Amino acid sequence: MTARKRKAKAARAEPLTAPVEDYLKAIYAFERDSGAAATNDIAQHLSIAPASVSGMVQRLADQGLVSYERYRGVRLTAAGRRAALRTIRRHRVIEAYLVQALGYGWDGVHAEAERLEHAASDTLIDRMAAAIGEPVTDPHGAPIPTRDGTIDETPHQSLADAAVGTTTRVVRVGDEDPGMLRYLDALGLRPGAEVTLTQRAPFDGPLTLAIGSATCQVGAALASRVLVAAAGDD
Amino acid sequence: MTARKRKAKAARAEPLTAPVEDYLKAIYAFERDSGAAATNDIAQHLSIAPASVSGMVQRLADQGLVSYERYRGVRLTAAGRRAALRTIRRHRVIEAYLVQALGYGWDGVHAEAERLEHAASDTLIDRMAAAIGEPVTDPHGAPIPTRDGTIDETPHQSLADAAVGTTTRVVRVGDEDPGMLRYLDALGLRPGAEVTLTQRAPFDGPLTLAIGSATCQVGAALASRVLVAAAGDD
DNA sequence: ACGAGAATTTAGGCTCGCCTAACTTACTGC
DNA sequence: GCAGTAAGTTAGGCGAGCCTAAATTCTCGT
Repeated sequence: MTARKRKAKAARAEPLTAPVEDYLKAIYAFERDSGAAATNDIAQHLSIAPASVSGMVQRLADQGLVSYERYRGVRLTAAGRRAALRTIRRHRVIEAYLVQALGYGWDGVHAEAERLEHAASDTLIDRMAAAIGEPVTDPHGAPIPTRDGTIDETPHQSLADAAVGTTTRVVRVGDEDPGMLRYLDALGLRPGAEVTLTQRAPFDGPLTLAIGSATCQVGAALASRVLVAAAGDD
Repeated sequence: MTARKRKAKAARAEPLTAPVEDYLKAIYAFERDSGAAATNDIAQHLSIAPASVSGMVQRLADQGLVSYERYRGVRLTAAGRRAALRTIRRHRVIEAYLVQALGYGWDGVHAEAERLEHAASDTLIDRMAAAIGEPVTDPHGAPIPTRDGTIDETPHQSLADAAVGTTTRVVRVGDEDPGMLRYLDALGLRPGAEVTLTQRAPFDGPLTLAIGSATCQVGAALASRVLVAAAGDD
């Protein structure tokens, strides 16, 4: 490696590239639920070779977006977190707008938002949000960061971990897999729905659910992608 | 230069990159009004060094998007024209949507559309178009190509070339310069407006116009960016 | 406490798009 | 018909992001 000193922490207002925004989003998520993002996790999430992640992470550190100790994982700096939340806000506002204003199904919006989030201006995002009444969550129940970077990251229990016999309210579901979303929709497992876990088969077996008057069985993997709160909760 | 034969005319369905789409749009426009696009024109239009254009044009030719003879200018192939029109459609539908559905002013939409056109899916464009009633022109009067690549390229006379004493109807204005658009708007020079050219100062001097009950003077440069048709015309 | 295996980084390469500098071709006026 | 200039191309380079293969470093179980 040749010298790579330059001015660490340049951090001009140059707009971030799409790959950079994608890395920051991924790092944000892993850091939120694991304390720090592992190279391998980032690589897998972005479908990139781990070696490439090392290189990019160096560049992110040079830009002051990330703090990084070799072999020790990656963490966002304040600037990096700000950028990540801005991208996440874009993504989720776009998803909400596409569903509420343009008649998209909730299974199709992720891919579209994944591209638009890198191209939309702050003005556009704000106008979209205003047009649909300043939504607080996206169509999958994920919280939308505010303009100034505040986000409600209250952790939620997964349906897979609920106690048998309890009734819970769906808060949020995974947003990436369109097929899964269509299936969840068919079952009625949408944010806001009340679900009673009536039975859990042993060895990570299927769960039996009551949703309204219907009953169904879902695998543990699917249930883990459904986040819930106590039925009465806010 | 190393060998560069590969398979000319690869032309997979791989999505085109943003720079490629920008080149195709530019080439389309220059070819339309000059018969072929000159390297220098493309370079200036895209704010790129002429040498870089040579390189890119080679790549476009390799991809079968452009036909190219050294020193002789560039022309779109059928595939290239199709791609260019698709991008132009995206751009103009987005502009129209931003104005009609999200309250943008006509001076702000170009920059936004310039980025979004590379990220929006065909589905999104079609939904946007449907949401605002399948517009036929963008906010500046430019014709929107149809889904299948048809476009009305009827050439129009510029206001700068109109005969003194005639009344014409504004058909279309340049879309790139926000400041100019705000000024045109203040003058009432919007598509659909009727303008009478009452006087033309010699030596490319200012034109005197009557727009409704108002009168104003504009420079020849500005007038050349305003396209008009005979007042009664379709 | 040490070695196996997993995680990570380094080394070396590639493509795309861009740049500057230097050269070549085409065109124009005389 | 030939020189000067404008237009265009080639040569050589660079950074961003990606890759594979080959080191490293860390971690964990025994």
